[in-house]
Amino acid sequence: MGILERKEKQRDEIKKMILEASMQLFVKEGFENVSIRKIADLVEYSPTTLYIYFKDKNEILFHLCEMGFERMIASNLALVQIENPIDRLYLLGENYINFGLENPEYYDLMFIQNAPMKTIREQNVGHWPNGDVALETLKHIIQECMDKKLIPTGDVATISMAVWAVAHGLVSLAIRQRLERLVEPEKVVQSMHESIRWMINTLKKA
Amino acid sequence: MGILERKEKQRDEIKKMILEASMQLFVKEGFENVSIRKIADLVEYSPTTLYIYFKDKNEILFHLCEMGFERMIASNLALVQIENPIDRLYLLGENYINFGLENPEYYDLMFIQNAPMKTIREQNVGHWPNGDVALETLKHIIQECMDKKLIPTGDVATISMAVWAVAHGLVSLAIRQRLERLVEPEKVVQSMHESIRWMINTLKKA
DNA sequence: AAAATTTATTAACACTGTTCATTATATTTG
DNA sequence: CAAATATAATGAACAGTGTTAATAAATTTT
Repeated sequence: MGILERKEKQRDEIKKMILEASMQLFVKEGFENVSIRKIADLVEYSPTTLYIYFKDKNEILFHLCEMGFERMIASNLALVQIENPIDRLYLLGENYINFGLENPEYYDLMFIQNAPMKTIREQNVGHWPNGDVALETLKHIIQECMDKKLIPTGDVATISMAVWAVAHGLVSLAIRQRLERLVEPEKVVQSMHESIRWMINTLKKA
Repeated sequence: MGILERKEKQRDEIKKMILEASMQLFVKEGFENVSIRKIADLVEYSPTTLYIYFKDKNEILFHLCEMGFERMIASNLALVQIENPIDRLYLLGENYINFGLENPEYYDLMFIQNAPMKTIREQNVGHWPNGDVALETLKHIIQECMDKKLIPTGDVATISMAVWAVAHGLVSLAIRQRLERLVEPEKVVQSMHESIRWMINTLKKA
């Protein structure tokens, strides 16, 4: 059935084209300014054609979200070298913050917008391939920190939650311009890094 | 100039009517399903009339945001009684989480949506009355905790940022259904509380 | 070659925020 | 009081949104 495979490949390539055009618009014009019609214009298809390849806009956003996770996971790959888990945790936090500040549109989809989660619930029957991978990385490091008595012991999920919350809290408040209320705008990024450093140090001491 | 005052009062009452109708819709139908036309229907005015009382939709959202802060500030009022600042910090965190989970639509406006911030930048020349009050409360408690050597010392703004980040991280990940990836949905709320308890305990020990 | 299937498009629906020109209603002035 | 003015309210319209149904074009299967 080589012919079916080829068709499948063609379909996937058009899908990829659509997704890449979407991301291009996304980065250039921001989340709120991406419409099906604009994407269609860019790939030179009619708007309705996109509905042959994706169920709805949410599904497109879900795939962009997954692409974002791929990027994030790739940027975390260098961390396996660091043997001390608490140093690895610290660098994971730094990576997280840098990723969020450098790719606010991706970050928005991955952790703030509702749309991708809708698709997960509707179609993928609760499966979130890349997102879950990223979370496993965090849990694994936390577990290692606890095993080596480097941070206060407790339930892995609970502590992972707390640590994730710090990083996500910082990034999401930053990209939504809320941190400018606490420190001058030009000092926000610096203060964010100081915040997680302080946090990690507090963890170490406790 | 009693007549002008009366007119001003009437204007304010209509504004209030519009805002209350908006909030009603907001809570019932969720953020994405509130439109100028639906608000207008509810107050029995034409959609264009709302533009006589508010510059645009963002301004309406900004005022709802402020109303949200009023509520939150009110719920924090009971805290002044607690004399131990770290207990006060803990209860502030608990209050924050409960507020977010009980009023997700308010929370969205106050800490997640861009719209209210746009109005602040455009009209109020950077003034965010109630939002800033809430942040001052946090900074004050943190300062007191440091003064009494109950938590590791550092820059107030930086530590406030970290603490705020934990609480906001938990709430925003929760209302965006991201925490269900870490623990079973029915255990999310419980785990959130455990997370901040663990956090506060870690702060105490450090 | 004919039938069936896939791919793509046009037109349309029911919405959205917002503006403009027009009308109705008070209020102020001559 | 009547005329002029300011305020309040509206209907129609613009330019946009996601999405669907009906239709045409291309391709594959019989």
